[in-house]
Amino acid sequence: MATKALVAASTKPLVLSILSYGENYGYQIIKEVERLSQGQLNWTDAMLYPVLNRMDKEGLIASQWVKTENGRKRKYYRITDLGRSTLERERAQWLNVNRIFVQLWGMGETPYQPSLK
Amino acid sequence: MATKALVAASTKPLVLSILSYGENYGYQIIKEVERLSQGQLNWTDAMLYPVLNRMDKEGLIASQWVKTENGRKRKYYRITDLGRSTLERERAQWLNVNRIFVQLWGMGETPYQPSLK
DNA sequence: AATTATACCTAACACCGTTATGTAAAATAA
DNA sequence: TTATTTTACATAACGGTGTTAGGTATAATT
Repeated sequence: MATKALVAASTKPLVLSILSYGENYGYQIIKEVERLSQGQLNWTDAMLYPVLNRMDKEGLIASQWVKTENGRKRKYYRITDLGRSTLERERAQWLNVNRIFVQLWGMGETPYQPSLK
Repeated sequence: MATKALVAASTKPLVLSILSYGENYGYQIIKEVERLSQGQLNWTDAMLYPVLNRMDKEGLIASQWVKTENGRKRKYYRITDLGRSTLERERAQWLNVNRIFVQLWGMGETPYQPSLK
């Protein structure tokens, strides 16, 4: 399991990234993240639904109720233009922080050189 | 500037990673992060000092007051064994989440395939 | 003499994941 | 038939943490 802070940092960009491939609904997104993370990320519905509602209010995604054949109703979400541009920004920020870690963990081209004190 | 959540997720592992190269003190750590991030991460002292005190209480780092030649006093921190093992865990978690993003963003070997609904 | 840089600290506020709980229907198991 | 699990959404109290604002003190620079 990931730390609370790491979950908080990755949730929004993960949702936006998944929705960038097509519309989806909460319950399925939870399963999708579980599959993508190979069981490492086990989101609870009590975490995700408020996130989706917030992102809806912020205009990053848009929702629509759909009734399926078997009688169940689902709330489908799709990414908006604002959501796409936000994803781009957050993606750049993630990659920047990741670059620092790669450097600090000796996984990159240029090794970390501590500054002289 | 990174989002609040991304800052929260990266602060602890960043501090532990930097201290894994040798002891250091708060003010210098802030400058070091600024240098490493090429000006992207501008930590405030009001953010870092409580973090360092918490990590000290948790036993991830240990502190020691040092008086410099010029008369100023600094609180030097060093990483503990618990801090090193914690860093290893958080590093693995970060890399796992990063792997998902790399996949979703089409930067890796195996492209993302949305599950059929 | 005044300002900036160094170096540490605390407090109120807002945001958000966690835990717990609720509602409801379909699918499966006993 | 009945009970349990899965599907599918939602809200409320709680705790942890970055942000903003303010405080103390000394050395270096203007």
